[in-house]
Amino acid sequence: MKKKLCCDVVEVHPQVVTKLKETMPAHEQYQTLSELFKMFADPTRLKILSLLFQQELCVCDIAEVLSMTHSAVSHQLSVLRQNRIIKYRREGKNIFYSLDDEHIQMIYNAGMEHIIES
Amino acid sequence: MKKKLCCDVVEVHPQVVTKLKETMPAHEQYQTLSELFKMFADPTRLKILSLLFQQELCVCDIAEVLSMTHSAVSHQLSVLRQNRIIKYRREGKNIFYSLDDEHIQMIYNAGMEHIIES
DNA sequence: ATTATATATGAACAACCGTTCATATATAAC
DNA sequence: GTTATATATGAACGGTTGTTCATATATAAT
Repeated sequence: MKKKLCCDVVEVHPQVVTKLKETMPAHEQYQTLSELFKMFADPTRLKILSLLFQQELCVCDIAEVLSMTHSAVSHQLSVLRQNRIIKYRREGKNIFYSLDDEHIQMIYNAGMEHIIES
Repeated sequence: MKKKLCCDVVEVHPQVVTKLKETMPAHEQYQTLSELFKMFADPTRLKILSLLFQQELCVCDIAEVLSMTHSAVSHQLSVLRQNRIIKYRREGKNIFYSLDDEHIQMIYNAGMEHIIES
């Protein structure tokens, strides 16, 4: 039986490695995807999102519900806005935030299912 | 028409704020969920996961496909393992990694759909 | 037992991230 | 105009994260 060197010349799965290398999407795609998931990788942002799943809210309401400063909430909303997770509309002095599209809740739910079932 | 103070006594949506406060899950749940999403919030880990979607692989193969050091790959696999995202089995000198459960791919796909469609 | 290979792990360091504090802008009421 | 309210933003700070380098462990072959 032929000897298999793993990390030198002959890999454990040489033909597989070659195939995987060729079919792999570009780094930018993984970068973009990781930036999307980063939006969900913070408990404060998850809380904000879960509130917005129920209805549109202003900074003020969110800060009150989460017992956080307006500034902290506003910064997080700004991050979510820049990443196209949420949108906003102004009504007088208030700015109301809501989800930008329905994928967001799907991602959230997929994660939630995982932690509930394990 | 009654004046509405937002951040002082009467909120913009007073009854909503109260309801949201009461029905909100515990902080630990958001913490756990954010830690799950954190696993997906790095391009290297996403690459590793997308490789493992196709088949089980050893450190060596992954390092080769991604052109990374074995150490860097091993550290990421360690993180994924500790967070129950992947499992492993030993076969001689090699250790083969694979997905721990099928939810992982669902979360990944939900994210991927989002970035493709926008 | 010695050597080689595959993987793991600890320490260190730079880069990134989330909050806070202070300040600025925008709208509304007067 | 001025004042008050709602939100945004810039700077700074501490904490976390991902990689690298060096070293350790585990299995296999000789």
